Amino acid sequence: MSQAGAKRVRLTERQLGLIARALADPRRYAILEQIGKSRGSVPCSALRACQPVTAATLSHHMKELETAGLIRITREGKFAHLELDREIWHAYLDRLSRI
Amino acid sequence: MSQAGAKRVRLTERQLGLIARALADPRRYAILEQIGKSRGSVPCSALRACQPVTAATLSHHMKELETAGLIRITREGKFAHLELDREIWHAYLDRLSRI
DNA sequence: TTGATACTTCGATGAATGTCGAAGTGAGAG
DNA sequence: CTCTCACTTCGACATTCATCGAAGTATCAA
Repeated sequence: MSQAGAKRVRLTERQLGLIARALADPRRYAILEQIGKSRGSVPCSALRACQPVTAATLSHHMKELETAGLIRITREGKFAHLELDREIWHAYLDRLSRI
Repeated sequence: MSQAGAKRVRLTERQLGLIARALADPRRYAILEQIGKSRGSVPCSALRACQPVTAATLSHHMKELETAGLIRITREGKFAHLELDREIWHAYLDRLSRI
């Protein structure tokens, strides 16, 4: 189940909880799905275009996903770009698969 | 990632959400972990012995896990036995791994 | 039948959370 | 400098939710 050559990332209990809670909200799940579909990073504006929430709410969800460690956010000027942290993501799947 | 010969179970969006929310609570995660550790079914009393919650709270969590489809509960006389539904569990992991 | 055991259901409560509008910040165009 | 654009922070609100005690149900032993 753990893929060959994958770096081992150790998730703390705290991070495990943050990730699980982050995924529990359908909106956040949808956002993560959209980010994950892209091979690289997704501009925040692309999320705004697809997700029917205000900028304030979107910003809130972005922070939750970032705090959980699921995404990285890079800022260039006015813009923000979001990228899935696939290492963390795989670590989470790996952990779940041991249940 | 999907294991050879695994039966395909289709998770509805609704069930996906129920599972994610079920996992979001650390207590429920711990309960599921304990159930998963056992190859077969776990008596409810074993959970009571390990989880520091009242019977009322435990009963509530059991129902949530069952509603999400993650566990099956069989009742014999006074006792209840809980078992992880590994088919659903793998379907969930499979779905997540596609992100 | 009486009592004990094993859960379940109900009602209440305090805490967490998703959402928004409004105001704030900072970058860049003109 | 001024205005706009892209996002963030703040404060508020309604809803959800984990938890408990108390009362209920059902099983089983004595």
